[in-house]
Amino acid sequence: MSANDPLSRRERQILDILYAKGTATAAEVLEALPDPPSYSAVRALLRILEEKGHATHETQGTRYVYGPSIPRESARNSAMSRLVSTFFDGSAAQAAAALVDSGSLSDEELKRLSALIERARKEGR
Amino acid sequence: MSANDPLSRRERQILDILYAKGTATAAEVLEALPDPPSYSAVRALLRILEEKGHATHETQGTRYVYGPSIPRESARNSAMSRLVSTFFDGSAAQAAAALVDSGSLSDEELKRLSALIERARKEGR
DNA sequence: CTCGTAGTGCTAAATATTCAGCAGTTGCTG
DNA sequence: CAGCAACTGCTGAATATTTAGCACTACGAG
Repeated sequence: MSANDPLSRRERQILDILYAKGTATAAEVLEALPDPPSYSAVRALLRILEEKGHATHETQGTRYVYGPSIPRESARNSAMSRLVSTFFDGSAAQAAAALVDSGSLSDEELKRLSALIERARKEGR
Repeated sequence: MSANDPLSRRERQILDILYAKGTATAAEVLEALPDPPSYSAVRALLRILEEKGHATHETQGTRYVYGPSIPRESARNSAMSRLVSTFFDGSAAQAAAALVDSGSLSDEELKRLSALIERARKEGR
């Protein structure tokens, strides 16, 4: 049940939805799923995901609310590092540069990022 | 054959290897693969990937050298945006911040990134 | 209380994936 | 030219995934 054991296509899709939403019922997952299968198919997958240790559920009233069992932040880190290594030659700096270059950051955000960098440089030395 | 059609587990693994290496023979892919199957299994997968339009091959002497058919940069962008939306609430700024915070950037890299931000801010306004 | 709705667990079957083997081709070496 | 090595194409079968259906329970409304 480590972070990088191989999930099937659907399993990954569903887990990603859980990470994106934080928490979701079977019905919500179904709705968010591309090429949605039947409701019971989704439930079956959720059960499997739970069995494999990637998700948990809490019962809320009569129904189950699912969520990822590995903290979002660590899943995020490992996903990020996978991305960096497959698309940016392992260079986090290149990845950050690509984000900045993407033009999707507002001026305000750029300013904050800049400040963050300053801080990182001070700490780093 | 768009960027986000559903690849199976192995297909994804192999395609990622192609993106990471840029180009590879079946034998190289095999070597880079976790839980490696047989050589011919890898070749079969490569053929399927090609059929689906995700990879191409050039014949080099007697053997095939495979590479991704969608340019690395666009695959990278779409992978990045998927990551941002599933793990950073759609905020590229948060993602960039996480990279900076990860502490894996050298002082030199931080400096360059800072300069890049300056430029982006000027252009942006 | 009785019914209908909204859930769940479980399972068998359809479908997709993954695999290994075999036959054929090419090129090189002796 | 004969044999070997390194490939490829193809195919059928094992395995995994994905799916839908059915039986059951809890709860609220009439």
